[in-house]
Amino acid sequence: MAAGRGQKATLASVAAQANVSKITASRAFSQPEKVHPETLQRIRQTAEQLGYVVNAAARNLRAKTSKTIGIVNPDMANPFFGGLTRLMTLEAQKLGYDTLVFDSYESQETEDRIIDKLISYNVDAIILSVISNDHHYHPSYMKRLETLNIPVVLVDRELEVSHCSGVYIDNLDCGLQAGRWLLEQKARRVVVVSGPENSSVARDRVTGLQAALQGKVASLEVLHADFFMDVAWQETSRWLADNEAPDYFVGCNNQISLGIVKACIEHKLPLMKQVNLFSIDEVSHAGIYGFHFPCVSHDLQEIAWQAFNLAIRRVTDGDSKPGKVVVRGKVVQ
Amino acid sequence: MAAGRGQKATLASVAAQANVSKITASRAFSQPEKVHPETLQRIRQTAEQLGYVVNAAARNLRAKTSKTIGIVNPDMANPFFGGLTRLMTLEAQKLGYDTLVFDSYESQETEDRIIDKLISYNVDAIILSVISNDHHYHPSYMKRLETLNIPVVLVDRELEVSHCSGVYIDNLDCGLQAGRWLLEQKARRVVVVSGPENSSVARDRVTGLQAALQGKVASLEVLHADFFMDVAWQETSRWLADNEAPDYFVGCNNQISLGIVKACIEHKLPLMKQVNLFSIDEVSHAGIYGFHFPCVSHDLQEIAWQAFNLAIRRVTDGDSKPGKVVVRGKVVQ
DNA sequence: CTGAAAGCGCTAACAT
DNA sequence: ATGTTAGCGCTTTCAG
Repeated sequence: MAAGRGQKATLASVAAQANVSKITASRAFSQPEKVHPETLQRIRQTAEQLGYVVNAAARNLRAKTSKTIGIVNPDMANPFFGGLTRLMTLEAQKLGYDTLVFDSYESQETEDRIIDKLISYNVDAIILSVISNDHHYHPSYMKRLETLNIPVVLVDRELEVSHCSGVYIDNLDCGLQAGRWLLEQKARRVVVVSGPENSSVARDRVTGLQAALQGKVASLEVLHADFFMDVAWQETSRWLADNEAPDYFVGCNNQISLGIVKACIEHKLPLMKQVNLFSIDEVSHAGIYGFHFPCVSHDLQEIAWQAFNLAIRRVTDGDSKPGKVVVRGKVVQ
Repeated sequence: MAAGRGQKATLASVAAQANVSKITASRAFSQPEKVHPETLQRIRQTAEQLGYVVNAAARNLRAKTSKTIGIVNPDMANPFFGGLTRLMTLEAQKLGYDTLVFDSYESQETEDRIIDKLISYNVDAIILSVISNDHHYHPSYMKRLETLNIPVVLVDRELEVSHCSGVYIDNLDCGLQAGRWLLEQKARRVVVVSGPENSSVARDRVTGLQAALQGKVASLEVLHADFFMDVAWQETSRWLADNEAPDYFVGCNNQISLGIVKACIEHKLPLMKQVNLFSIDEVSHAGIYGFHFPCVSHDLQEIAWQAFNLAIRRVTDGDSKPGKVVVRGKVVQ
């Protein structure tokens, strides 16, 4: 057994030492403006001496709101999600919210368990990028979250649920912009490496590309991978074994683009010379290794801000309806 | 104000519905082996129906242990720390522990606040990679953690505190191994890009290198950067402007190595041909971009496992003394 | 601006 | 194997 926590300072001990009631001491930390400045200072000082820290468990048990937001990502190691999360956490800090951050490892079981955890922690809202790419994915926890009236903000990956807010990327527009840019470059042979076939994100991006390029380029071929590097690499590599390299590859997200890069380099193709890559999302580390690939880039700061604010709005104004924000990317370089 | 949480199932409601006392229901979730199988099943089923989830706040308030470990990193976007954290979280899951993960952004103020948060959440232990590289950094929260008897496991960055466990890398050995390897390659001119001068990690690595190489190579020069990419890049770049490229650069961590890569590529030096790079820690994404740099690599899985287990040992056996583990890397490629 | 009482939901410590 | 009692540390509610 644990050798006993050293005596932990509690509100009671601080209050006693500072000659006030518990509730006044409590207010010194949660609503300082309601406490007389002098009293406040005395309490704060006593707390400092005793090393007092509010007990989150006790507070959350009693208080209406935990001032805590849960954030769930499918893969923190992906700079898109990792970056978003860091920015959201920063945003949260400014408004005095805590964030509980979890990685679902693209696993449905883990996602389920995490949501339960967040419910268990009484989070005020959840910002969630679901694991699935499938529009029709209908996770079992959604009903429960709705009953419990815990607001959910979906990020990037949309679901067919009416009660969730969401921040999405205009994927069709991504494709259109990419396509228009390729036309300006007089691209002739284009090979798109797409995400999974059931992914609406992937589908919309490809649809946009096709709409912009159809009939205006010599050839437009679409390979299907998933949203990870390895499959994209293998698919691209296989394709390169049987075909002559195109003017342009298009990678449908950052991981896919990495796969394309790897395949091209292994095949000793001169990237940025005969063969080019256009990416949707920036290609991680490309600049370091001397590549400057054109891409459609999204403002993570804006996405993070929008997501966090959609969450907060529903927390502080219980009557507000779910909101939806669509963010457009822009071509870089 | 929030439009009221939908009625949340509590232990009381589950107990009533299942015709047992609260405590039996409680045990169904925390010590199921102490409940008759039939009763257990009935309770579980009722809970499922009502969508019951244990209230972590209430549990943590009453229970001796929160079964929760705090993990604090200076920079989750660094694959070394990000990877470690993911592995530790996995490890924790296996043993039924939750992890609360925070990023201190290399900021002392943030680190302080995070530690308070973790105390507030009643974590059983904290696994911490401190922000500072300085051996003599003496964070104010340490005294408090000791008083509260919350075990701390330091990872990677050591401090002069007696009551913390720690998992460290054998940095001197890193340098020695790197040096021996360079000798085998018949390196003649070597330039080391080191971390900050007050960092013992950096100092030990350099010392090891010097011990192995001194007098056995034509020249051995040491540049000082910090542990981030940008400064390393600038320093290397500046040096390259005034000097002829060496046989080998040595990067003292993964971020520094990236900086060296960037500088070399900008200077159009043929990496892996005339100029080579030896890295301590693997160079992120190098393989994708076609580079296979030799490096001293550390087994993150082992570090994660050791750290987590040092933490757990002190939680479950309150009498155990702080432990120290030193992990050795090995040369790859 | 400050306070007294009540109780959030759960589990430790004893019963039985 | 199950139950009873008490209380964790805080904030709500109602009073001054």
